[in-house]
Amino acid sequence: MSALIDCFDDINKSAPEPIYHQIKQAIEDRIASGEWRAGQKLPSENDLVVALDVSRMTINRALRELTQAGLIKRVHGLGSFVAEQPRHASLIELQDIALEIENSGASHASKVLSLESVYASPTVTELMQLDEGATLYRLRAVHYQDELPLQLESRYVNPAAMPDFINQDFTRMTSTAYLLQQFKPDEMEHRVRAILPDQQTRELLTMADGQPCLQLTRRTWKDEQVVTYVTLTYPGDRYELGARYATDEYQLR
Amino acid sequence: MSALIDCFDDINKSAPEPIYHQIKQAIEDRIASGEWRAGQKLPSENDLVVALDVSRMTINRALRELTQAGLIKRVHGLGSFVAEQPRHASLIELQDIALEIENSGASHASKVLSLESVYASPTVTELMQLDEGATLYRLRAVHYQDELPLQLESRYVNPAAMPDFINQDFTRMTSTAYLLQQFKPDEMEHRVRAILPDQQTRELLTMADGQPCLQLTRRTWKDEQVVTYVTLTYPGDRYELGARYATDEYQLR
DNA sequence: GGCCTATACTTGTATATACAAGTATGTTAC
DNA sequence: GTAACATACTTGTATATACAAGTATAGGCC
Repeated sequence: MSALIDCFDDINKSAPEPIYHQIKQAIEDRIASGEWRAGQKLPSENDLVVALDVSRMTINRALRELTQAGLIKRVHGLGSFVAEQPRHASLIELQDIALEIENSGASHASKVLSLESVYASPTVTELMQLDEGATLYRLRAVHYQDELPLQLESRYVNPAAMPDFINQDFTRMTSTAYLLQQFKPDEMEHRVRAILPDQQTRELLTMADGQPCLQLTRRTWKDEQVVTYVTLTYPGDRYELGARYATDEYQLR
Repeated sequence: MSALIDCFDDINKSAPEPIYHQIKQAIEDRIASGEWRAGQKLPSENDLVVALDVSRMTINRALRELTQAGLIKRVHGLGSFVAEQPRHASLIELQDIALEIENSGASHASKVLSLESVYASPTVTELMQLDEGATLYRLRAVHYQDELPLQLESRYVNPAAMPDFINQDFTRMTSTAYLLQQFKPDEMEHRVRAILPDQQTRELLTMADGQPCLQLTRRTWKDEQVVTYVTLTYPGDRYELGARYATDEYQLR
């Protein structure tokens, strides 16, 4: 057991970051890296108290919050365990399409249709809460799953928030991966629709006539500012959104 | 200020329910009832310590969890406030379609197409994790927004979990309202698709030819048992799913 | 007026301690 | 063998206390 614990040498009690938070992060990292596998028993609170030399209440808070986040399961009287399947916190995660495709065992490729600086249309100006006449970066790309188009991405990015966006090579890294690496959103808004694609979309996604698309739009905020507004369009017969998650009392309203 | 507080006479320190939980519930009730309105300042932790005669850490836990749930906002050094807009915990809430429609200012009506006991098909048997040959309740209904059909509901219910489901009058109360009143789900699974409706669906939803539908399926668990499996079909041009919510670190994975 | 400071109040975090209650295991009594 | 019991370990909750740090206000100084 101690072998599991004494690797916690990254807790700094005088760091500005709260201790409970450092502990959460450390455990999360170990789960993400696979060092602690699903179902595996975690050190008990008392083990951690000894190993980290912090109060049990601090450990308890860290573990409790990890439970709420769905990363671990705790059983009264038994112990804490790495959750079998991490709970999805929302129907739509901010997941990189490349990862999503590759996790399903297929191969991902993407084609950048355009990456340019444009004047914001009135609609986009309002949606992104910008001043009139503002310029924006715009990316259009298609993502392929095993050579078959799966997603059409049409993204606007606020240059004030992401000045280097336009200089990136999005054939090497997806825009989602880039943005996730650059910032952590404060707030998100999602909308999901069923639409009939126009001619161009149909061609880009190589869809048959009359087939519908699932269309997801997302706005993402950081510091009260809309950073990106993206429309993701999927062929209805090739894609569905889904999530399974445990509920706590506040997820029902 | 004290007028706000001394109504907390419903805290029972010897009740089996944890005190922090009772406090959460009490505050939640006051917000839900409108007694405490959005933006209003809550009593401070110390106020509540005096009023409820509990430890500040207990109050703190209740308020902290309410913050995570998005019901209140706390500002370091200032105080706690009822959140302006309650955060949506998931894209798809378990919200009663009747409420959703009426909250938008329209009127809701519903028509029950059928409510019967049926043998589970192999597909449904598997989806609901039942034994072969099991019987199920099945409800089919259409929900109208201002006379215009908005949702086609096709629901299977496990009689083992909800024996009285078949005896309800779903012209008076929606199935969602009934089920929410009967139990609190442990777990949910959602899937969202874009589909082309079949002839019958098109007629029930009075849709034009070629228009797509947004289709949501949901399975709901209680005590390791699938209680209900429902398919909700919406006209693509009349409905979209959406949610805006604040993100905490664990909602991104 | 404008600026600084002291002060009071707020939330955020950390600790030590205590008891309750659930789970598993080993032991004893029958 | 089995049932009852004791024990050790676990998480769950509650408390009292302490200090840090952010916010607003009042008062004094220039």
